Amino acid sequence: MSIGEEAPRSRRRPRGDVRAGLVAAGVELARTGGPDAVVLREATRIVGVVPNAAYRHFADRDELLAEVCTVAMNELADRMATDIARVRGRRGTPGAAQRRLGAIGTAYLRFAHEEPGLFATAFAVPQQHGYNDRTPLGLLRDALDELVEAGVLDPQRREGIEYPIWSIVHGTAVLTGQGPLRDAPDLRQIESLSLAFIANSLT
Amino acid sequence: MSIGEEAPRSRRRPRGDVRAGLVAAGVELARTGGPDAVVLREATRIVGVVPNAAYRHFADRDELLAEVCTVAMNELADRMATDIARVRGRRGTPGAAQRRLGAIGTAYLRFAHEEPGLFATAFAVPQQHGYNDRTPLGLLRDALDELVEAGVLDPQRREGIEYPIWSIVHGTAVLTGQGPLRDAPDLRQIESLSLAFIANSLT
DNA sequence: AGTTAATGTGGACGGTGTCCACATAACTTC
DNA sequence: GAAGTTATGTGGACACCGTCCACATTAACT
Repeated sequence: MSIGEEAPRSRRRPRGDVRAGLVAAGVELARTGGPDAVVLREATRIVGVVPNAAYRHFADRDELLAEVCTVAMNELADRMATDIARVRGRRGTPGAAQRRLGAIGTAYLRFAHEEPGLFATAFAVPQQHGYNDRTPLGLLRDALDELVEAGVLDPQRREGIEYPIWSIVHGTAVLTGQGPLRDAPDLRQIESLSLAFIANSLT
Repeated sequence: MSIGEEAPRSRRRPRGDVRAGLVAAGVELARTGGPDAVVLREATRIVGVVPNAAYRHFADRDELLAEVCTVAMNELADRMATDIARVRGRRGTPGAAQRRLGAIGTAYLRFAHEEPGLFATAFAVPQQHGYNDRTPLGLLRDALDELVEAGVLDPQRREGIEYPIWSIVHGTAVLTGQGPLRDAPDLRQIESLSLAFIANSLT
């Protein structure tokens, strides 16, 4: 009672702190081991709280995981937005428009193999997705609209073309990441082939 | 000891029977609930054997899961092969070659939403993949070779083009299956757009 | 027939998600 | 500022899971 005197574990944290901490801990777990590594008890252990405390903030583990997935998806969107913003050139310029589309694909693939755990988690949302507007699809649509604006992409081909294009990039990320192409010797080249295929199809 | 006389649970099954049974049970579990549903104890329960019996046939759960994944992947390849074989027309004929490529994409996507659990499991192999030669990629390569043979695809564009194409189909399957596009209203149309994108790119 | 290897059993351990009853701190209201 | 209410954390428990150990029994081989 007198010596040691470690910080009283039972003291309550500031409001909403535990919830945010659990999500943050979950994100770190997801970063290392993907969605399956988001284990509720481990998250509470990191925050320094008893397992049941989590149930004051989430109905069950899936609800925590959903939150973590949203964070992961936002992280992907943020990194894409950053790389897009780095491309110089006025909006509507053919070259700049094409480079921005390229940046989208590159950023997407880079995130997938720099943060494989978060990437897998972003797409592992168990139920409803609460993704906001700055989403990978939204960014892609912007880029494609600009491509039309710049006269590179025929407006007649514009409608719905985001789906095949997203599919190529996402499929490449998945197949070369955790999929059957995971230990192909020429991963980078496969990625390049996919991006070139897109660029080639839009001219 | 005299009444009831249920079949002696402890009687040993014929050799290799338990192993095959566990894999079969695992496949059924995967069919219903995907890779996470392949739970070792449940599989042994289905076979009618004690949990530890599984460890005489598999080092751990992952080894059982790997086997189940292989079965799932073979199932996908088999269905693709069946649909390809259904396409009439001599090898090398432009029309037939194109229809066979179309059959590949269609069969792939059909399997993905007819058997979502097995599809997810096929690509969830935990470690090494023991897939044989009649694999989706192999079938796709055949079709592309035929397309060159038929004069539809420029031989110069042939090398490595299987990767973008596989990526489109796989990406579409994943995004519209368990991914963010899962509850888009026009799933079929998205799939059509992807397949059309491929066909359009090869002419 | 007797030995050996393969296979199944029983029991246990630590880990996980989740439920219940209880305690306590923080906010509200007078 | 005191009293009551609500939000939040605690302790303990349960069922389920993967996995390990020691033991039993069957099948195969000499």
